Amino acid sequence: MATMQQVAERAGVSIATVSFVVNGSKKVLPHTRERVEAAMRELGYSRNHAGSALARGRTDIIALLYPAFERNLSGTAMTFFTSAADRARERGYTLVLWPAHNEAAEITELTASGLVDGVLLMEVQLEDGRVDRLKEGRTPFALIGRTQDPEGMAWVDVDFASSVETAIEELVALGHTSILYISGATEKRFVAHGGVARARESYLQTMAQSGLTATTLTCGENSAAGRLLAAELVEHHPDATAIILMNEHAAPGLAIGLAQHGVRVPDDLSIISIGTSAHMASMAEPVLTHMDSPAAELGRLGVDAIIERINEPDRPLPQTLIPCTPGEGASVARAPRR
Amino acid sequence: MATMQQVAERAGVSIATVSFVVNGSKKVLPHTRERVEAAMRELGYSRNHAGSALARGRTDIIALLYPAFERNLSGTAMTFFTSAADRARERGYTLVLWPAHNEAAEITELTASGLVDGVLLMEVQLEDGRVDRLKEGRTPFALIGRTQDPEGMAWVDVDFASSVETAIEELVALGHTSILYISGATEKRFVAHGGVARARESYLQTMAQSGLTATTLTCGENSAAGRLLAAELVEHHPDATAIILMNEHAAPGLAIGLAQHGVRVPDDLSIISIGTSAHMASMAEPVLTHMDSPAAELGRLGVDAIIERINEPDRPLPQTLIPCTPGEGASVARAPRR
DNA sequence: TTGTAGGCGTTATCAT
DNA sequence: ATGATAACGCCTACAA
Repeated sequence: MATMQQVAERAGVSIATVSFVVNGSKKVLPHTRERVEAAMRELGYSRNHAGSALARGRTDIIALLYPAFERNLSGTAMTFFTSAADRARERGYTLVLWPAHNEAAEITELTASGLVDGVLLMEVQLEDGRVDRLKEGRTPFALIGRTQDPEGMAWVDVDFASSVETAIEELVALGHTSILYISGATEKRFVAHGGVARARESYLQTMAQSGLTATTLTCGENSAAGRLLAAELVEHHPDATAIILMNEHAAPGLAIGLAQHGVRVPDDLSIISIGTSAHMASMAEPVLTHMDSPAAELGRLGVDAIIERINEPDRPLPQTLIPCTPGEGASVARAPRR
Repeated sequence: MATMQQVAERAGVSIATVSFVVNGSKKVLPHTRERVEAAMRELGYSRNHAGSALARGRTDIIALLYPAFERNLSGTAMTFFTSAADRARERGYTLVLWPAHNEAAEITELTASGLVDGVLLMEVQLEDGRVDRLKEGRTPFALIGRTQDPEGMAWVDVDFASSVETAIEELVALGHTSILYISGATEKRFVAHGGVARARESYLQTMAQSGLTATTLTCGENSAAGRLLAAELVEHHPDATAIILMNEHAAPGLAIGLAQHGVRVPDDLSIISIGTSAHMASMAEPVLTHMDSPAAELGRLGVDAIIERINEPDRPLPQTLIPCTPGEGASVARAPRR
């Protein structure tokens, strides 16, 4: 509650001097600096954010826009938040999570009010209205994920494509030829979600290159849907020997359903879960072999990207692809003999 | 980027008039109001947050402080965030998620800088340094959860105690007499976590009142720990016929482990999971009978509480207990005959 | 090295 | 009904 003015008076210096010591913006004699610091301590001074922001024209705040409509974000969301927040702090920024309903107005309000210096957008869709809005404004932004055509923007994304490719190659090497692809499907979201779309593309392409027949299925993002899917698999896809799973929330239920139908994982059917955490993977029986989502790195690099946009808008755009890392599990085996 | 001054010039009025129409703070002739609104539209005016905050002495921002150290927040955290954010928006506030590492300095920095009008603190511990810090400052705050002695503070909490009591009564009515209590245990957190502690108290008390022997166990908050726990139960607690589970993340693993040891749920062993979501409950086989966490209501009421503190500090302190609601499941049955 | 003073964009009081 | 203008707290040329 104390102002610089009060600190200045108490220390017997001018308000400018106080500013200098608070911000280290100019040299001050050790003697007077001490006096100022003492006064600050005594008065419990703390710099007022609004005043400072107004004068400097920046707030040192970054907004991490997350989609409030999502029922369940990936299990790694928290890891991502935390690593992003830590990184921001390290670099002198404060990161705040900004829930947005995907409304244009919310983004305009956020950026035009000058409340934040930059925006980090997560859960980016192939066509994303939020990105369009962001492009219209002047606030620097960076994407976690990519739109269909992400040229001209800063982004950091998980390399789902290569993960899927790797997974398929692994399965093929184990003799699998009938490999299904299963992704989530909630309110059309997954049709447009960049990562899922690219994973699917990669699946189709890799299968084609391997001369294998591709089959893609969708399944709600919950265990109940996973259980139902198991029945569908048994009935309609009895020949499948492996699954590329892009739907971690359905995984436990799927495994349960399969077991109930007498399908043994991995003896009868192998499963590789893409972009999951070990935590989620272990909720299923058997523990899922998976490709771990690089959530922490994503958060760190995302923050670095937006800060670079803020401070050095003329540098080349940061555009980084991060691979998943292989995770332990017991859901993959050699293809069964037929 | 346009300022009020520019809008005023363009509309041929004074800056004060613009302020009146922007805030609706005074009557303005329809004629001039239109002129002003047109000018605003043409210039794409948007009120500058820092300027406004400085002049008004308030920011209309509420910080939701969440513990960044947590490995996994409850599965209902997102629901809670979202409902809180929605409620805040409804009432003209912006809610921002503020990750904090439980450091005093972070809280001081946040509150003393005047960046937010109020703070909502979640994951409150029985002894919580953050609360002490908050008490020292002048920023209004409210708790989601309660400290040991929460008198004199505003709080909204889940009534775990009554949930546990209800659960035990249900089990007793089904003939159970050997009922275990299992909670999480991560880095001492659960020793101090208000909800868990009160749930445990309630368990001990209710068991005593029923003349039953109480046994409490802890288990890491993940499926692997749950699997290990199953082995421990089989070995050391073969007589138990029911479990009160306060550890949703371990649940799927526990169920899996039990099945592998030949323990049938619910025929041999009943499980009631307290404070879970249906989503998490369905990840286990069988789907867990549970007491649903009132996450959405908690978010809404928490925001209402802090806003009341901000605007009417003289009103009696909001202190609200919200019960869990019974959730469907298949993990409870009559006690087995011995 | 330190002080003076104008300005950042809004709000709100007090005139007109 | 509208306009002038003094805050709000801080930053930063520019002066001294």
